[in-house]
Amino acid sequence: MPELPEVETVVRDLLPLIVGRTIRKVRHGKKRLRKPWQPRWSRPLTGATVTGMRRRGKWIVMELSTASRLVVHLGMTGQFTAIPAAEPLSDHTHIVFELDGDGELRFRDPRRFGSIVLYPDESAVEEFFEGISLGPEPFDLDAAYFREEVQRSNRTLKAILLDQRVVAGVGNIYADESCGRSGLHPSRRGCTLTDIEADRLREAIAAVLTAAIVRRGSTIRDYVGGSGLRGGFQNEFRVYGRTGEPCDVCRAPIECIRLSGRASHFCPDCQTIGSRSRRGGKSPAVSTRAAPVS
DNA sequence: ACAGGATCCTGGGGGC
DNA sequence: TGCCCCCAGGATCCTG
Repeated sequence: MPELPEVETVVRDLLPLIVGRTIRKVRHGKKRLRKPWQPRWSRPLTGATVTGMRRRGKWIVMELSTASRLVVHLGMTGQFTAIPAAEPLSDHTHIVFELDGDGELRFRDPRRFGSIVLYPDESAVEEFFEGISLGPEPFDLDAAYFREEVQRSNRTLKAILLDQRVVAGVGNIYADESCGRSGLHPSRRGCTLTDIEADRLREAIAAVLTAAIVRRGSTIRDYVGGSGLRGGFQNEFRVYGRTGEPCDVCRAPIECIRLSGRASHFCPDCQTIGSRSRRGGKSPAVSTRAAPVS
């Protein structure tokens, strides 16, 4: 569920709530996460102070005074929140970090696709990211790198954008929105893109993710930030989840097809399948948002 | 090597 | 109201 903007929001929310706090105790449930929590991790965490927290792609890295690191992935339905200890424990709460003073850091994940793993130090975390070939962050992406990655691939743009080795942090929502705002059809093959189109896509990715972070991400169903607040970017989707609704730019009904096993939304008129627009006109600019027609 | 599909889970929503 | 089927924001493994 959570993609880069949602994970970034969780980290920004949690930072002021947990940095400087000391873990008094770790509790964990019985259900197995995708990468199961090891009970032997609890003891070395006890007494450790949280010194920082950062995001890398869709991963959260929690930095501790003992040099160890907790690497967290929210999967599709994960929630990582700091709340008063008196708050009742929700179903599917897998791990609870009791903090000094009042408050607990809780990891909840109904669908159990998420994980929390302890690494001994920073270099072990870096090794892990290298091991999964995690790609660069989408902001300030090198233009030549992105063109090369896209144009050498026979895959669809949708598949390329979902590949965390190419760019870290984009998921289904923001892949569709990035294609939408760059006027590119998600079923286009990467190798058919011109340099200019690849550049447009790269800029759209950064613009969409930046706008979504400002709105605290998108809440479709479960997502909440680190303080429990929902996101607001779902109200600004141009294509995602808008099947049948009129495109903001041209009023054509948004269509939905399946690509890489995922629902993929697009405007059939604004998003080009070939090298030219089906309308024969210019594609909509990346960074502007057309005023809704009333 | 590459691309695409199946799979791990649970809960919610729509259709009947 | 209840049941069944389908769907879901992700990552990984398997197959062709």
